[in-house]
Amino acid sequence: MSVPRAEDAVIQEVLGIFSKHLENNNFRKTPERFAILEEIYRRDDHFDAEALYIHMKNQNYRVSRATVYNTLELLVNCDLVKKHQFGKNLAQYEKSHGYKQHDHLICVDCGKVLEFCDPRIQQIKNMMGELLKFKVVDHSLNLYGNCDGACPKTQK
Amino acid sequence: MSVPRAEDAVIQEVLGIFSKHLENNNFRKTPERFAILEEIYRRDDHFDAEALYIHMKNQNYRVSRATVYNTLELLVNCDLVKKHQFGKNLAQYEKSHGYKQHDHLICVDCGKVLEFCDPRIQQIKNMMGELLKFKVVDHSLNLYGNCDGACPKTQK
DNA sequence: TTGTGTGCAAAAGCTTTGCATGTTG
DNA sequence: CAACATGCAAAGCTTTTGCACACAA
Repeated sequence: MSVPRAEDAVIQEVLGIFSKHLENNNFRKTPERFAILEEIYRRDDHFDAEALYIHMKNQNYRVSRATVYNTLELLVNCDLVKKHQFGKNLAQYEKSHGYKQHDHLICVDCGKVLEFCDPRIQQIKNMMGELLKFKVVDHSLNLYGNCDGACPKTQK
Repeated sequence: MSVPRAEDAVIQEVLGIFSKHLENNNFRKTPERFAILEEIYRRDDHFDAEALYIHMKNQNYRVSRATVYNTLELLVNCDLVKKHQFGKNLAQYEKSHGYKQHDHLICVDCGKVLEFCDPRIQQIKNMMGELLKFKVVDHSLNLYGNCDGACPKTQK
């Protein structure tokens, strides 16, 4: 844990951004909040609130679910984390700083999530916003299917 | 309630489809199941399970939530109803027979839902499925924003 | 010091499940 | 008549909330 890591620079950066965000909004800089952010940026891929909570508990870091949820919301508000709703419950989160816009392909059999980019989405947003007189600020495009040969649960 | 309605033909059709679906799968044809389907096809737009339940109760039709949920699942399975997850909870449903594929624009302020069609979605599905070796069977594209001047809650 | 954040547990909200009863085939 | 569907209420699961205590400013 004491060896410098490649992602340390990114972590320093997002910690700084979060710190400023808290300052600007007169929120307090608590160790829990920074610990949660750091934990998120040391993880890869998508995760849910419970997994994050468990993971911090396993490292003997004392947090409550309430704080995890609270902090996740703060992080979503300052664009350091993105929240997704792939299934009906169990929201998924992912770190988002420095990531370009992308959408998701979800395997309905094994739950695997792939990412992809397509500029046509932006075109559709612009066109439909204009056409329907909507101010489109966000979107979510999920493709559902299965990952074919690679899917461990497809051999049913 | 005894006057023939314009939508009666559609209702007869979907009742027939549902009936066949139940037969084919050896599910029983209960009055509750048909009553729920009929109620759905007499309604317009999107609705949630609870609203449907309440609506049937108000007409003094005796159903339970369990049956409503159970039947909704059956209807989703035979493509007579489509299920959407716009927010984090409260799944929304809509009748889908004879409807062409469409996606949704959701006002985050007042909850209004508009529909739109764009052929580029299909292109994206095809391309990404091939590219990422995914068998894409479904998708959901939601655009979030607000309905501008028309939105009653935007004047905040 | 003072008010905001935290931990804990209980509550909330939507959906599912277990069990006894009723009904379809 | 035998299996399946229903109604009811209780349980499940994720997320939120209330309250007392702790701590950042």
